[in-house]
Amino acid sequence: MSPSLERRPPVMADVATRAGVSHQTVSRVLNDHPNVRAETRARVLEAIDELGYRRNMVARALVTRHTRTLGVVSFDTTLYGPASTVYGIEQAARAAGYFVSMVSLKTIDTAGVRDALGYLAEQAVDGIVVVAPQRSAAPALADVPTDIPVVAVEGSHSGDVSVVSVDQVEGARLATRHLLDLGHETVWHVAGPSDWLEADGRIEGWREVLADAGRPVPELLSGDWSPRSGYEAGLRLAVTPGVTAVFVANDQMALGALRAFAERGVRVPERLSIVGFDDIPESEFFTPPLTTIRQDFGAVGKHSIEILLRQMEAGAEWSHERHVVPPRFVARASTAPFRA
Amino acid sequence: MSPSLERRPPVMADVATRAGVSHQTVSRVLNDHPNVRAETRARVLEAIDELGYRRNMVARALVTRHTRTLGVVSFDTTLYGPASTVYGIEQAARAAGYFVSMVSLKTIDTAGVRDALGYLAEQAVDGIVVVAPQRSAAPALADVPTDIPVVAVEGSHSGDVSVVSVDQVEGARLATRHLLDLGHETVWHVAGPSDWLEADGRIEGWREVLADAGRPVPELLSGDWSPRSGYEAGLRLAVTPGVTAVFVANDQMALGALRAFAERGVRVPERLSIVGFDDIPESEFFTPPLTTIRQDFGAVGKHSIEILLRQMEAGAEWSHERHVVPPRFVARASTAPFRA
DNA sequence: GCAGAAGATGTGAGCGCTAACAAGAGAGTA
DNA sequence: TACTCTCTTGTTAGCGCTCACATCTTCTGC
Repeated sequence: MSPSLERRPPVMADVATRAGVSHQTVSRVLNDHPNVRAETRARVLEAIDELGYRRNMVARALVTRHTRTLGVVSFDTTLYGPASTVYGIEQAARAAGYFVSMVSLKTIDTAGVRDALGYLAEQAVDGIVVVAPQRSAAPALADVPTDIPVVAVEGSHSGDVSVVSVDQVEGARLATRHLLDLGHETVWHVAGPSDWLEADGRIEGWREVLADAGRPVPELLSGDWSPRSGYEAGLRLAVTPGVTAVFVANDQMALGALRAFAERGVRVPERLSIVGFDDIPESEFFTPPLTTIRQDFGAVGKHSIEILLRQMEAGAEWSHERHVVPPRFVARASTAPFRA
Repeated sequence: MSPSLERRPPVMADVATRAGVSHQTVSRVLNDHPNVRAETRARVLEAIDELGYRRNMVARALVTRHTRTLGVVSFDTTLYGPASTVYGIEQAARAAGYFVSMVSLKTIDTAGVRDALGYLAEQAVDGIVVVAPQRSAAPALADVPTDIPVVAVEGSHSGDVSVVSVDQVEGARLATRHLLDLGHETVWHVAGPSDWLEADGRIEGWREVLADAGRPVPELLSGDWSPRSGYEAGLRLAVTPGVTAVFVANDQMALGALRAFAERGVRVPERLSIVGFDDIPESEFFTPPLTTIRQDFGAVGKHSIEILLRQMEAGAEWSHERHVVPPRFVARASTAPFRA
């Protein structure tokens, strides 16, 4: 096993030797340092090419103290919302020259988020985005290592961490108002799981609009975001007297509800109007196409990276920022004027 | 700016001093080396705790030459299939003690995949999983740096790289046979985009079963996986005479087709039977609930990591493996016996 | 009681890179 | 011509950790 036979990947010194310069000059070429003669630069680049040299980012990170890697903690990236958000984050991060290290949690609880953050801190990421829409995630954000900038997506507005989110309350207002405007006496609501901040916001907007209009607030139903739970809620609503308008907290549950109504012979939108939330790609093709509230997940991801990069740049003097992405009402065929 | 005021995070030497041992002993404790006296270990752990010390993985990686990070290259992680696969990969990788660095491509082409691989190679990942279901990704896999183990998911079986995939051909056979068994004379097919290997496999299985049964092979339609493209195909099929059974290459397009049929008054399954592919969570709640072929994306992710880890362990002497995950037929309400 | 092995700890070198400084070469000015 | 200034390149010292080896201690068996 003589060293010459081992054929280890070439290092900077090898390139330097080949190009007849010092390793420092190679480093300068690689880092686009201005003070390198054009001819020297060319010679170095040629040597790099010939040797198939690739810079060892680990060694670089050791001295610069920057890994150019961002951490992302997320919950169930199988769901459309988190998946789209993470996708937006990844695109924005890469555009800015950063790698993305992912941690997907099965369930979000304080311990899980804390572990994930510890994980990423150990890996020496330069910044972290936490997509933690559940209330129980918040405590973990409080005791994050102070030397790493953090941005929360759809997270709690309390605490001293930057937050990017869609205006859930406003989205719910849009949905509820739309139904009232169509002449419905009141609007029923199928909410998301109680631990979710988004579910809370949507309940709040719904209640607010009903209260402002002086309408009765019907009993709250809730599900777990899954089509099945929406189906079950739909079965109950189908046999509840006086239900003519329903605002369902996400499109998947709305799909389940539509199925329940179809099975029970409740015609949508003739006898009952329904509004969803999210605008997943499928919604437009439901039976009937679903009126819903669109969340721009891509924008959320993009803004979270923007804020994170700003914080990283600011160093110790960064201040917390908040960015709210407006939701958008999307009219389709699942809602219609109330007819007695 | 005296050094004492800078308050840099503690390093191993700080812990060593505090515990009254050498840095090497601290290292031993951290790496669970057996030959450390229990009392010494306790003292070191205490010092670590008091100082809030966290090991610098970058420095460790520099000398061990292992980052304990795996790279994942994927295409549009907004789609259910890739998202689930990546999720499975991430879970399996973390369970094995590895970080996951993600690169999501907007479009998969040779250059894009090559760039992504170069990216990850530079970041010194220990292994790479490429979720590259398009034919054009294959060339990039050929010239991957030989020192990094690679596993392809749903990728081309050519070349010298390990592959994990769902048996698309068999899935298509199941779908087509099911429809023939119901008494339909033949089965129409709405395929995926032509560059996709999965689309090919499904066409192949469909053709094979029709040929074996001596049935006519209808003109092939195709879409781009989106509900809209399925809708358009559905509109065409609705006015094509003699169409009683359709196998659609994924559930989203099937949803679009269902919508088209509903609009055109083509009753499913009474007048026309339809089978999808994937079994996305929504399919069960379509109108009607969709008969489809389930792909176990989680298993695909898990197996790809297993194979990758095996290759990493084997070092230079690894051999290419192939793992095929069987698809599963899921009967629901969108198919019925043919009635003239 | 003593050789030898085994256990516990310390020492020095170096992973591949960048930062800081040093030094040589050429250009412009007095 | 000498002197400064800028441009270009080289030299040295770590970043924080692990590995290989050296050293010191403790135990075992006869």
